[in-house]
Amino acid sequence: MDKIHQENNIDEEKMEVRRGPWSVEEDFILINYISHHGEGRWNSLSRCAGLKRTGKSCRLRWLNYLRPNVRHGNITLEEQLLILQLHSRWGNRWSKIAEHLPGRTDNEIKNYWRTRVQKHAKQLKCDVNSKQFQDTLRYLWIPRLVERIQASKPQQPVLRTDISTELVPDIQLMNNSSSNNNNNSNLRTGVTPENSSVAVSSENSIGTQVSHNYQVINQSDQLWLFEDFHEQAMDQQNSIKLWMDNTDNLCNIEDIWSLLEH
DNA sequence: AATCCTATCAACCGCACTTCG
DNA sequence: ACGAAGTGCGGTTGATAGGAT
Repeated sequence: MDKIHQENNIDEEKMEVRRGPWSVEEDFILINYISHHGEGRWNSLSRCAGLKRTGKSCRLRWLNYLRPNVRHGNITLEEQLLILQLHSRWGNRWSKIAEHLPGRTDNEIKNYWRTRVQKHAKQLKCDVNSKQFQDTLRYLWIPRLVERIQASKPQQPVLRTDISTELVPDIQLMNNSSSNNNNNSNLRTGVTPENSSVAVSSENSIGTQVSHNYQVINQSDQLWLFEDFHEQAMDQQNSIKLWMDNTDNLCNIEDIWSLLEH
Protein backbone atom coordinates (compact mmCIF):
# COMPACT_ATOMS: atom_id res chain seq x y z
CA MET A 1 0.00 0.00 0.00
CA ASP A 2 1.50 3.36 -0.96
CA LYS A 3 1.90 6.33 1.31
CA ILE A 4 -1.10 8.23 -0.01
CA HIS A 5 -3.45 5.31 0.55
CA GLN A 6 -2.07 4.81 4.05
CA GLU A 7 -2.74 8.46 4.85
CA ASN A 8 -6.26 8.24 3.43
CA ASN A 9 -7.03 5.23 5.58
CA ILE A 10 -5.68 6.97 8.63
CA ASP A 11 -7.87 9.98 7.82
CA GLU A 12 -10.94 7.75 7.49
CA GLU A 13 -10.17 6.03 10.76
CA LYS A 14 -9.80 9.38 12.48
CA MET A 15 -12.96 10.77 10.93
CA GLU A 16 -16.10 9.58 12.62
CA VAL A 17 -18.62 8.36 10.07
CA ARG A 18 -22.12 9.62 10.61
CA ARG A 19 -25.00 7.16 10.14
CA GLY A 20 -28.74 7.22 10.42
CA PRO A 21 -31.23 9.77 9.13
CA TRP A 22 -29.90 12.79 7.26
CA SER A 23 -30.34 16.21 8.80
CA VAL A 24 -31.64 19.23 6.90
CA GLU A 25 -28.17 20.77 7.11
CA GLU A 26 -26.54 17.71 5.57
CA ASP A 27 -29.11 17.68 2.78
CA PHE A 28 -28.41 21.34 2.12
CA ILE A 29 -24.65 20.76 1.98
CA LEU A 30 -25.04 17.83 -0.41
CA ILE A 31 -27.46 19.64 -2.72
CA ASN A 32 -25.32 22.74 -2.71
CA TYR A 33 -22.15 20.81 -3.48
CA ILE A 34 -23.69 18.77 -6.30
CA SER A 35 -25.29 21.84 -7.84
CA HIS A 36 -21.81 23.35 -8.17
CA HIS A 37 -19.69 20.28 -8.89
CA GLY A 38 -22.06 17.67 -10.25
CA GLU A 39 -22.65 14.04 -9.34
CA GLY A 40 -20.11 11.24 -9.19
CA ARG A 41 -16.87 10.63 -7.34
CA TRP A 42 -18.94 10.06 -4.27
CA ASN A 43 -16.14 9.29 -1.86
CA SER A 44 -14.17 12.40 -2.68
CA LEU A 45 -17.42 14.37 -2.91
CA SER A 46 -18.22 13.42 0.65
CA ARG A 47 -14.82 14.54 1.88
CA CYS A 48 -14.73 17.75 -0.16
CA ALA A 49 -18.22 18.76 0.86
CA GLY A 50 -17.29 18.28 4.49
CA LEU A 51 -19.88 15.59 5.13
CA LYS A 52 -19.14 12.93 7.67
CA ARG A 53 -20.87 10.37 5.50
CA THR A 54 -19.61 7.58 3.33
CA GLY A 55 -19.63 8.09 -0.40
CA LYS A 56 -22.21 5.37 -0.69
CA SER A 57 -24.47 7.12 1.77
CA CYS A 58 -24.19 10.39 -0.16
CA ARG A 59 -24.95 8.68 -3.44
CA LEU A 60 -27.97 6.90 -2.00
CA ARG A 61 -29.33 10.02 -0.36
CA TRP A 62 -29.00 11.97 -3.58
CA LEU A 63 -30.40 9.34 -5.92
CA ASN A 64 -33.25 8.18 -3.72
CA TYR A 65 -34.36 11.40 -2.14
CA LEU A 66 -32.72 14.69 -3.06
CA ARG A 67 -32.55 14.45 -6.84
CA PRO A 68 -34.90 17.10 -8.32
CA ASN A 69 -36.97 14.70 -10.42
CA VAL A 70 -37.59 12.14 -7.70
CA ARG A 71 -41.29 11.56 -7.15
CA HIS A 72 -42.60 10.72 -3.73
CA GLY A 73 -45.99 9.55 -2.64
CA ASN A 74 -48.26 6.66 -3.40
CA ILE A 75 -47.52 4.38 -6.30
CA THR A 76 -50.32 4.96 -8.79
CA LEU A 77 -52.41 2.18 -10.31
CA GLU A 78 -50.64 2.63 -13.62
CA GLU A 79 -47.28 2.38 -11.91
CA GLN A 80 -48.40 -0.74 -10.06
CA LEU A 81 -49.41 -2.27 -13.37
CA LEU A 82 -46.05 -1.45 -14.89
CA ILE A 83 -44.18 -2.84 -11.93
CA LEU A 84 -46.08 -6.12 -12.05
CA GLN A 85 -45.62 -6.52 -15.77
CA LEU A 86 -41.98 -5.53 -15.80
CA HIS A 87 -41.23 -7.72 -12.80
CA SER A 88 -42.80 -10.70 -14.51
CA ARG A 89 -40.37 -10.09 -17.34
CA TRP A 90 -37.20 -9.12 -15.53
CA GLY A 91 -37.59 -10.37 -11.99
CA ASN A 92 -35.88 -8.48 -9.18
CA ARG A 93 -33.95 -6.17 -11.48
CA TRP A 94 -35.22 -3.09 -9.70
CA SER A 95 -32.99 -0.55 -11.36
CA LYS A 96 -34.03 -1.78 -14.79
CA ILE A 97 -37.69 -1.61 -13.78
CA ALA A 98 -37.16 1.86 -12.34
CA GLU A 99 -35.87 3.08 -15.70
CA HIS A 100 -39.43 2.80 -16.99
CA LEU A 101 -41.06 4.61 -14.10
CA PRO A 102 -39.87 8.22 -14.35
CA GLY A 103 -39.07 9.71 -10.98
CA ARG A 104 -39.34 6.44 -9.10
CA THR A 105 -36.27 4.89 -7.58
CA ASP A 106 -35.30 1.25 -7.52
CA ASN A 107 -35.47 1.43 -3.75
CA GLU A 108 -39.05 2.62 -3.82
CA ILE A 109 -40.11 -0.04 -6.28
CA LYS A 110 -38.34 -2.69 -4.28
CA ASN A 111 -40.11 -1.53 -1.14
CA TYR A 112 -43.45 -1.59 -2.94
CA TRP A 113 -42.85 -5.12 -4.10
CA ARG A 114 -41.79 -6.40 -0.73
CA THR A 115 -44.50 -4.68 1.30
CA ARG A 116 -47.47 -5.13 -1.03
CA VAL A 117 -46.86 -7.98 -3.40
CA GLN A 118 -44.94 -10.32 -1.16
CA LYS A 119 -47.47 -9.68 1.56
CA HIS A 120 -50.23 -11.00 -0.67
CA ALA A 121 -48.16 -14.04 -1.57
CA LYS A 122 -47.81 -14.73 2.12
CA GLN A 123 -51.55 -14.33 2.65
CA LEU A 124 -52.21 -16.74 -0.18
CA LYS A 125 -49.76 -19.15 1.41
CA CYS A 126 -47.60 -19.52 -1.64
CA ASP A 127 -44.09 -18.63 -2.59
CA VAL A 128 -43.76 -15.29 -4.34
CA ASN A 129 -41.63 -16.90 -7.04
CA SER A 130 -43.88 -19.89 -7.57
CA LYS A 131 -45.73 -20.38 -10.82
CA GLN A 132 -48.96 -20.38 -8.87
CA PHE A 133 -48.39 -16.89 -7.59
CA GLN A 134 -47.06 -15.67 -10.92
CA ASP A 135 -50.26 -16.94 -12.53
CA THR A 136 -52.29 -15.21 -9.86
CA LEU A 137 -50.58 -11.95 -10.68
CA ARG A 138 -50.89 -12.44 -14.40
CA TYR A 139 -54.46 -13.60 -14.60
CA LEU A 140 -56.03 -11.95 -11.59
CA TRP A 141 -54.11 -9.04 -10.23
CA ILE A 142 -53.07 -7.44 -13.50
CA PRO A 143 -56.54 -7.67 -15.10
CA ARG A 144 -58.00 -6.32 -11.88
CA LEU A 145 -55.60 -3.38 -11.97
CA VAL A 146 -56.49 -2.74 -15.59
CA GLU A 147 -60.12 -2.69 -14.64
CA ARG A 148 -59.54 -0.29 -11.77
CA ILE A 149 -57.53 2.00 -13.99
CA GLN A 150 -60.26 1.86 -16.58
CA ALA A 151 -62.89 2.63 -13.97
CA SER A 152 -60.93 5.62 -12.76
CA LYS A 153 -60.64 7.00 -16.27
CA PRO A 154 -64.11 6.79 -17.83
CA GLN A 155 -63.21 9.33 -20.49
CA GLN A 156 -60.34 7.25 -21.79
CA PRO A 157 -61.50 3.91 -23.17
CA VAL A 158 -58.02 2.86 -24.15
CA LEU A 159 -55.20 3.08 -21.69
CA ARG A 160 -51.84 3.99 -23.09
CA THR A 161 -48.66 4.04 -21.14
CA ASP A 162 -45.49 5.89 -21.90
CA ILE A 163 -43.62 2.65 -22.25
CA SER A 164 -42.85 0.95 -25.51
CA THR A 165 -45.39 -1.52 -26.87
CA GLU A 166 -42.72 -4.16 -26.72
CA LEU A 167 -43.00 -4.07 -22.97
CA VAL A 168 -46.57 -3.17 -22.20
CA PRO A 169 -49.38 -3.67 -24.64
CA ASP A 170 -52.27 -1.35 -25.22
CA ILE A 171 -54.94 -2.43 -22.88
CA GLN A 172 -58.64 -2.20 -23.26
CA LEU A 173 -61.69 -3.64 -21.68
CA MET A 174 -64.05 -5.89 -23.52
CA ASN A 175 -67.36 -7.06 -22.24
CA ASN A 176 -68.41 -10.68 -22.36
CA SER A 177 -70.43 -10.28 -25.52
CA SER A 178 -67.26 -9.82 -27.49
CA SER A 179 -66.04 -13.20 -26.39
CA ASN A 180 -67.56 -15.49 -28.94
CA ASN A 181 -65.85 -18.80 -28.56
CA ASN A 182 -66.62 -19.95 -25.09
CA ASN A 183 -67.86 -23.47 -25.54
CA ASN A 184 -68.31 -24.14 -21.85
CA SER A 185 -71.85 -22.87 -21.67
CA ASN A 186 -72.45 -24.60 -18.37
CA LEU A 187 -69.76 -22.58 -16.67
CA ARG A 188 -70.19 -19.19 -15.12
CA THR A 189 -67.67 -16.76 -16.44
CA GLY A 190 -66.50 -13.33 -15.57
CA VAL A 191 -63.42 -11.80 -14.09
CA THR A 192 -65.28 -9.54 -11.76
CA PRO A 193 -68.39 -9.76 -9.67
CA GLU A 194 -69.88 -7.35 -12.19
CA ASN A 195 -69.50 -10.10 -14.78
CA SER A 196 -67.21 -8.21 -17.08
CA SER A 197 -64.09 -9.67 -18.57
CA VAL A 198 -60.75 -8.18 -19.34
CA ALA A 199 -58.89 -8.39 -22.58
CA VAL A 200 -55.29 -7.46 -23.10
CA SER A 201 -54.25 -6.77 -26.62
CA SER A 202 -50.87 -6.07 -28.02
CA GLU A 203 -49.06 -5.61 -31.26
CA ASN A 204 -46.52 -8.25 -32.12
CA SER A 205 -43.27 -7.57 -33.89
CA ILE A 206 -44.89 -7.45 -37.33
CA GLY A 207 -47.59 -5.08 -36.21
CA THR A 208 -50.40 -7.60 -36.04
CA GLN A 209 -52.92 -7.14 -33.29
CA VAL A 210 -52.92 -10.02 -30.82
CA SER A 211 -55.55 -10.20 -28.16
CA HIS A 212 -55.86 -12.38 -25.12
CA ASN A 213 -59.15 -12.78 -23.38
CA TYR A 214 -59.01 -13.93 -19.81
CA GLN A 215 -62.00 -15.54 -18.23
CA VAL A 216 -62.23 -16.76 -14.72
CA ILE A 217 -64.58 -19.56 -13.90
CA ASN A 218 -65.69 -20.02 -10.37
CA GLN A 219 -66.76 -23.62 -10.03
CA SER A 220 -67.07 -25.64 -6.85
CA ASP A 221 -64.96 -23.12 -5.02
CA GLN A 222 -62.05 -23.95 -7.25
CA LEU A 223 -60.40 -21.38 -9.37
CA TRP A 224 -59.96 -22.08 -13.03
CA LEU A 225 -58.67 -19.77 -15.64
CA PHE A 226 -59.12 -19.97 -19.35
CA GLU A 227 -57.12 -18.03 -21.84
CA ASP A 228 -58.36 -17.63 -25.37
CA PHE A 229 -55.91 -16.73 -28.06
CA HIS A 230 -58.04 -15.01 -30.65
CA GLU A 231 -55.59 -14.59 -33.44
CA GLN A 232 -53.16 -17.42 -33.81
CA ALA A 233 -55.31 -20.07 -32.20
CA MET A 234 -58.95 -19.15 -32.45
CA ASP A 235 -60.02 -22.70 -31.80
CA GLN A 236 -57.39 -23.46 -29.22
CA GLN A 237 -58.35 -23.06 -25.63
CA ASN A 238 -55.73 -23.49 -22.99
CA SER A 239 -56.96 -24.03 -19.51
CA ILE A 240 -54.90 -23.35 -16.49
CA LYS A 241 -55.89 -24.66 -13.16
CA LEU A 242 -54.30 -22.86 -10.27
CA TRP A 243 -53.55 -24.50 -6.99
CA MET A 244 -53.90 -27.86 -8.65
CA ASP A 245 -51.00 -29.58 -7.05
CA ASN A 246 -51.99 -28.88 -3.50
CA THR A 247 -55.60 -29.05 -2.43
CA ASP A 248 -54.74 -26.95 0.61
CA ASN A 249 -54.17 -24.11 -1.78
CA LEU A 250 -57.57 -24.28 -3.39
CA CYS A 251 -59.31 -21.07 -2.61
CA ASN A 252 -62.48 -19.21 -3.35
CA ILE A 253 -62.15 -16.45 -5.89
CA GLU A 254 -64.05 -14.11 -3.59
CA ASP A 255 -61.24 -14.45 -1.07
CA ILE A 256 -58.75 -13.37 -3.68
CA TRP A 257 -60.86 -10.39 -4.66
CA SER A 258 -61.08 -9.31 -1.07
CA LEU A 259 -57.31 -9.57 -0.78
CA LEU A 260 -56.78 -7.58 -3.93
CA GLU A 261 -59.11 -4.88 -2.68
CA HIS A 262 -56.55 -3.78 -0.12
C1' DA B 1 -54.08 6.75 28.03
C1' DA B 2 -50.96 3.06 27.48
C1' DT B 3 -49.31 -0.71 25.09
C1' DC B 4 -48.81 -3.66 21.32
C1' DC B 5 -48.83 -4.65 16.48
C1' DT B 6 -48.20 -3.73 11.69
C1' DA B 7 -46.91 -1.25 7.57
C1' DT B 8 -43.88 1.73 5.49
C1' DC B 9 -39.66 3.39 3.78
C1' DA B 10 -35.06 5.52 4.45
C1' DA B 11 -30.75 3.82 5.18
C1' DC B 12 -27.26 0.34 5.62
C1' DC B 13 -24.67 -3.88 4.21
C1' DG B 14 -22.33 -7.11 1.36
C1' DC B 15 -21.12 -8.45 -2.94
C1' DA B 16 -19.91 -7.98 -7.80
C1' DC B 17 -18.35 -5.31 -11.32
C1' DT B 18 -15.80 -1.34 -13.29
C1' DT B 19 -12.37 2.13 -13.31
C1' DC B 20 -8.02 3.93 -12.34
C1' DG B 21 -3.16 4.38 -11.33
C1' DA C 1 -1.55 -7.33 -15.50
C1' DC C 2 -2.63 -6.27 -10.95
C1' DG C 3 -4.51 -4.33 -6.80
C1' DA C 4 -7.07 -0.66 -4.69
C1' DA C 5 -10.72 2.50 -4.98
C1' DG C 6 -15.07 3.67 -6.69
C1' DT C 7 -19.65 2.52 -8.05
C1' DG C 8 -24.03 0.15 -8.50
C1' DC C 9 -27.27 -3.30 -7.27
C1' DG C 10 -30.19 -6.32 -4.55
C1' DG C 11 -31.19 -7.83 0.09
C1' DT C 12 -32.01 -6.56 4.71
C1' DT C 13 -32.65 -3.81 8.84
C1' DG C 14 -34.46 -0.54 11.97
C1' DA C 15 -36.93 3.69 13.15
C1' DT C 16 -41.30 5.44 13.30
C1' DA C 17 -46.06 6.56 12.36
C1' DG C 18 -50.54 5.03 12.72
C1' DG C 19 -54.05 1.72 13.85
C1' DA C 20 -55.89 -1.80 17.01
C1' DT C 21 -56.75 -3.46 21.50
